[in-house]
Amino acid sequence: MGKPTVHDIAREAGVSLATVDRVLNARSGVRGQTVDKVQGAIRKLGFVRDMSAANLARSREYSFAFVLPDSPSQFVGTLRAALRDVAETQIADRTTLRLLPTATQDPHAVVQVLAAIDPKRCDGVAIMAPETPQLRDQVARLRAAGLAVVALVSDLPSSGRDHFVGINNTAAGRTAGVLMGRFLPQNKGKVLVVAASMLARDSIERRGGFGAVLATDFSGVKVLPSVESHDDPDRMALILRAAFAAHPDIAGIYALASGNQALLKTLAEMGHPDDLVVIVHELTPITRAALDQGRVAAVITQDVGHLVRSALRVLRARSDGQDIVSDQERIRIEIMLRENLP
Amino acid sequence: MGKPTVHDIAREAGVSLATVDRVLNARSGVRGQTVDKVQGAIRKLGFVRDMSAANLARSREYSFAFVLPDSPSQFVGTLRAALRDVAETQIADRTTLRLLPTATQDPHAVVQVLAAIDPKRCDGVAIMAPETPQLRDQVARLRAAGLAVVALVSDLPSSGRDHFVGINNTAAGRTAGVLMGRFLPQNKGKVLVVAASMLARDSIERRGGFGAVLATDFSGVKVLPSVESHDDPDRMALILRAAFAAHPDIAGIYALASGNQALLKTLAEMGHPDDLVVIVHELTPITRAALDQGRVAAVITQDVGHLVRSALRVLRARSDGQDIVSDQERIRIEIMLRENLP
DNA sequence: AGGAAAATGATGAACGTACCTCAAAAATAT
DNA sequence: ATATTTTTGAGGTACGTTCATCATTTTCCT
Repeated sequence: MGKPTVHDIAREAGVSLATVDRVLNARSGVRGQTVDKVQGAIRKLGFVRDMSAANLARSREYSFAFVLPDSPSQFVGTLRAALRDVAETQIADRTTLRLLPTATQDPHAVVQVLAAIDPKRCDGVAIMAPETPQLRDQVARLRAAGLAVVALVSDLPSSGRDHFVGINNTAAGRTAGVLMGRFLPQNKGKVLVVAASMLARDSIERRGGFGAVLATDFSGVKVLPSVESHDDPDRMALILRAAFAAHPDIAGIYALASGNQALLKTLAEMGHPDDLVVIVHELTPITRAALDQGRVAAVITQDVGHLVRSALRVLRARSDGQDIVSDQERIRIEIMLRENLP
Repeated sequence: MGKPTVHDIAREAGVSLATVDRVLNARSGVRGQTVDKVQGAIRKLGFVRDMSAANLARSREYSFAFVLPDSPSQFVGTLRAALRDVAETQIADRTTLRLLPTATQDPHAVVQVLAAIDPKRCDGVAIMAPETPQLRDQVARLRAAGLAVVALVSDLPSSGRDHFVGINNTAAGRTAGVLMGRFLPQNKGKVLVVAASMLARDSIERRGGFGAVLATDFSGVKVLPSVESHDDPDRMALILRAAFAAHPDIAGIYALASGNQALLKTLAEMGHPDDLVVIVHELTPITRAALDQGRVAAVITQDVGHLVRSALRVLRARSDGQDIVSDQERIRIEIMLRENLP
């Protein structure tokens, strides 16, 4: 008594195989009455379509593009690595993934890359980029052409993307805030917030959550005005030294996003006080090493593998016109300490 | 330009389809020289055999059993739920999952359940149970019969299981230790460790990691002797009250494993001091609510969905004689605070 | 060289589903 | 009632692989 097949459904419903097929694949030309009969049989026999057989028969090929900044940031690097990794294991699953890099500094670059995508040869796009009006227009074009579009890491809410794959950055900032508050000796002291740029949506949200938690739950903590490195290592060194000169009693540092390498290098040069509580984002070889050496107290991170796989599931589901189990696509905010490093 | 198929391999190697098939499925009657030719072609073309097509042709059916304690623990409950969930989505993948509950208190129960497994009708077993000599023998019997066997949540290292699916419990204990040390006001105070039973392997390992970290990094913290509830809510109430009577200045509680419900209930009845740092294991509806209400500072947890899916991947791979990507099967030790609840 | 044994080829039927075409039947409109 | 449209049926081919059978070739042994 194996699992029921389409043949069993046809027999049970008293219709032909072709009709079952029409119902299963929502093709037109079937009376509602007949649809009901078939669906009744499906329910009665507990039929579940064999997706691997279905995909095999379809010889459906998915082609997705991942548009990622061409940044030297280690986080983007690990994301790219995860993408390559998934790409390799998924070729068995008739899915091809393309990586389209875009120049980080040039806001037009993303738009051009998207404009060059041929909707005929691509089923969906995952985009990690800052939100601009031009980007929004391109997303609209792609969606109009029937492509699935998801925002990756940083949301593009105004663009009409199908889905956002990434963490809740406000909550991530709150998490960093609680850890900072609790980790600071006596739960008080001055905290420096460093960012690459306070224009990026994710940075703003993290900063908001961080400040909110400290303000309500840790009144002894004083958050200094945020400083921006603009992804420039030299500038990072300058602003850090300036900040410590102005406030020699800085007890904690929260790094909102990229620039961890420059931050840690400068701190090391400055002699990195043992009791300085440093909290950063994204687990990469650099932050991992720093965690291991006790120079970073905690890393708030998101699993790049999950990001890529979730984006892929969403893109596939959207391409097939199926809906997604949004619970399953929620990306966790992970807290890494030295002790729970994977 | 699609992915290479067996036909392409045959052409490239200059052999027939039958020979490729013989090589692919390690059947006999092929000269070593020919095997090399075929494998060369496979490598050259980057052939990855389409497992769904293969399984379809084989009409391979996987049947796995999950042996879980029949415990009222919420963790096991969520694990069961995850299992049911996965079972539903995997029936499409010609995999059937059976849940075999075993009486928690009776060590013979597990053995009997395993003894009742017919190796002809089952391809693999995942076992969550305490390690005993009888269990070890049963595992040996099953493995000898060709079944894949994985240990779930708590390892069975001496049993010759194929794989352990779960977290490193020593590291989990260390993680709890660091959090406890850093969360305690002034990083000092007395800490009570409660366990269901100090006989379970996972509890022992967690307790070890916890104590080790506190001893080396937080000398101001004094860990009181562990108390055991034996999964009895009344006993939990008694020992907690006794502990607080003996040490009114307890500043932290670390619950090693199950019994969170009784622990939290008793604490509530006792007036739950606001600054008591409670750290528990496993995210369940109860611990989640406690986290949300600020009555638990942190929950160390493992994703039950990952547990089940990883166990399944391992069982499948082992059944197919393939090897696993152990990096991918590492279960993360997750730290949940109120702020990063999913 | 001759014969046995081993290796390989050729072929075709599965597996469960998709998707196409053409014809037949049923429903609807005129 | 006839003509038209809509539904349905019947059947075939394909997807990539497994597996069995039988015929043929190659290799090895004496």
